[in-house]
Amino acid sequence: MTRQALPFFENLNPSILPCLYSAIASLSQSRQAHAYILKSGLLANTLFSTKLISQYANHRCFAQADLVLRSISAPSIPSFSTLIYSLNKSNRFTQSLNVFSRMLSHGVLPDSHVLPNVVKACGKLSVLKFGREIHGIVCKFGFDSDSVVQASLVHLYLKSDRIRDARNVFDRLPEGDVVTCGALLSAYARKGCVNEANEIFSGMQRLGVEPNLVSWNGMITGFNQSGNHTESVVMFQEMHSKGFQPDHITISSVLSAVGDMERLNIGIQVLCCVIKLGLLHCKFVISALMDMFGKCACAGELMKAFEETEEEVMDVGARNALITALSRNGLVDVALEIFERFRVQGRELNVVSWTSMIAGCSQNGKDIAALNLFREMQSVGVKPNSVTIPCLLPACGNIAALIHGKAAHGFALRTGITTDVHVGSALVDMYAKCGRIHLSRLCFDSIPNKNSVCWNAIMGGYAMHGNAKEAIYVFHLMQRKGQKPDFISFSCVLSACSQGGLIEEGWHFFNSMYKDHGIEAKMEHYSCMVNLLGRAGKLEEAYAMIKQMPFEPHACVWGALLSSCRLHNNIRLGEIAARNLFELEPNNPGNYILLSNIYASKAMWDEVDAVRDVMRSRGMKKNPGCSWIEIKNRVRMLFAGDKSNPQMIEIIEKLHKLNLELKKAGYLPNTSLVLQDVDEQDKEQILCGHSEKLAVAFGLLNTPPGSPLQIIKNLRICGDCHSVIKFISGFEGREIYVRDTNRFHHFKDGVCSCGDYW
DNA sequence: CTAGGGTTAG
Repeated sequence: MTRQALPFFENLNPSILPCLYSAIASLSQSRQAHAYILKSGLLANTLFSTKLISQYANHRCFAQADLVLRSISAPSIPSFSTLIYSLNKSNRFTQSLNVFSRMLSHGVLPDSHVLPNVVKACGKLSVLKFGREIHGIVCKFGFDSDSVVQASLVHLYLKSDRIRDARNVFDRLPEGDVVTCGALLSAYARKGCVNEANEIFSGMQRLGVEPNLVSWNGMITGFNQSGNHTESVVMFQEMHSKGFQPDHITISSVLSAVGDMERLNIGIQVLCCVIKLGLLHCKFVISALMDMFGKCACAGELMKAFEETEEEVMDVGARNALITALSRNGLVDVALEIFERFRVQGRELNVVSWTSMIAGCSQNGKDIAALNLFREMQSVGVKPNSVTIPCLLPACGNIAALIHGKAAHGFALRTGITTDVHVGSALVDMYAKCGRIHLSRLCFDSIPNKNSVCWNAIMGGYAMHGNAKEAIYVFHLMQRKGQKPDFISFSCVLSACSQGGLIEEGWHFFNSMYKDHGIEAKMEHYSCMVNLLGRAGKLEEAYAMIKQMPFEPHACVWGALLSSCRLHNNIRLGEIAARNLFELEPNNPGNYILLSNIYASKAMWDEVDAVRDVMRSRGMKKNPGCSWIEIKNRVRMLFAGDKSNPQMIEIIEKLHKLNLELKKAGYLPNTSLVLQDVDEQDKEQILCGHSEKLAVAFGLLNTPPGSPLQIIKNLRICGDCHSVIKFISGFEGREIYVRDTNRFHHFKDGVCSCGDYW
């Protein structure tokens, strides 16, 4: 210190220094003291400069604090350290790291106080690279045995999802602490590393570190999140038996796990625990309870829980859990009613609430309601997200609402979420169900990191469109790209084979499923095979397959046999299949209709009457044939023999005109497909009334010439309609897409994409 | 002066 640099210093009475120091106690005093300290040269004194910095920083005057730091000619570690600590506390992590860099460039060595702070800043800023550099400094300057510094590195690596690096540091920790152990074990649990999590958990007990509530919760919540539900529940039971009291966080996680395991009895035990602990009025516990009841199919208990809960106690989460739980149990109408009530009451509903309601609708046949909700949510200012879109798209696909599907696609493009696998797969599926398989393929190709769901979606699409070759090609392609097929992939490829009548290939895939991939055939695979064999006319082979199934066949398997028997009019096997179906689903009218149609095809009218009598006596009616067509953004519904449509007269006229053209072209109505005991003239009338024909005529009348028509039907398309629509596609120059229960028919220039095999 | 846990939508 030179005389010139410190003009007042020598005149200062040393006895006032302590007074001056303690005077730096508030912001205004700090400002006065600052001026004085500056003049008197006291800044060079670490004690004074550090106190000033800390005062300024605590009052968030960071520029001032930094000014002080910069005006010291040889700043030391406490000054830097203080500023870095304060910056961290105010979440100014970038500045914090900048000050640290400056400190290093001044040649000031870090100490054990500043290091954890800068490591934390790296974690917050997700700058792992810089964090690793600091790790290097830590090693270089010998902080290997500093538990606090090392622990901060463990947290940095955990936060950066580098669990291996975290573990490496952890294993060299001189002493463990409950927080660091807890962070590591919950990271393992969340990742589903059950053994590692257990290892850390029991390891801490050996080290004399007692697991606390957070440690237990880390295990229970982590296991729940990674889908290790059993482990989560076991951990809870262990906690309980050790007399450790759970809290609301424990309860909400364990209930979620119990629900996924569908173990109601355990759920009731947890409920007892909840009551004993007095947690029944916690909003998290309430929503977890509703979720559990919903997953365990306890609609009664669910409603009871809802009715007994003050609506004020429920938060958005609880409301959302209720909506989902109701929809899950088929009570979508109740869910809609309660949702509406929440809206009227002005209760908070967020994007999860709207998305849950949309999902509930599209999963329970309320497709139009789902489309309306999507519109409404936006009009009340709730922004759909990357979960909303895949919940909505199935509704568009179900009713082939292509325009709405395209609008949702547009929304996804604008918000940049089309690369999300869920969104991508849902788009692939929607376009396939709306008949636009090439658009499916475009969406599929633009998903960057495809998972098995994406691959299955495009294969299923090709199967639905009867393009077996492409489905098989994709099946091989996915494996070349390193994606293992799962059991759904096999369902898709087998159903493609069955659409294409590829018996040999079907057998090949069916056999290789277990042999090459270790996947056991499930019900749906047997059903595909029975369908494949049966439709190709190998009915005995199909029946043999059913007889040697390793488990009891469900209705879908017998149903596949029965429809094949109808196709080939096989009475003996048809009766066997029907007998089994009548036991498995006595109230499904479709089975009775199929059997009676088989009898009718052989003119066995007494048997037909007998079957119809059974139906009548059980109060069953034939499912009415019904078709949907989207015209001018509106989905219209037409029933067979529909009289309510205001344009019906025009529709019938149109069909008559087309009939005349058909007859000119040499077409004969295929009246063998009318399976009622009526005369030929009436049969022709009945064929005319099929809903798909009405929909085609309706579409021709209401759309400009040359534009494509898009129809879906709730039953399988009949042979007569198939030939008529083929003719219309050529005669009227229209592309006509018809989706029936099984697949797509794309009519163009007088031919159908199914090649008349369906 | 560091540091860990939650339910509800695909």
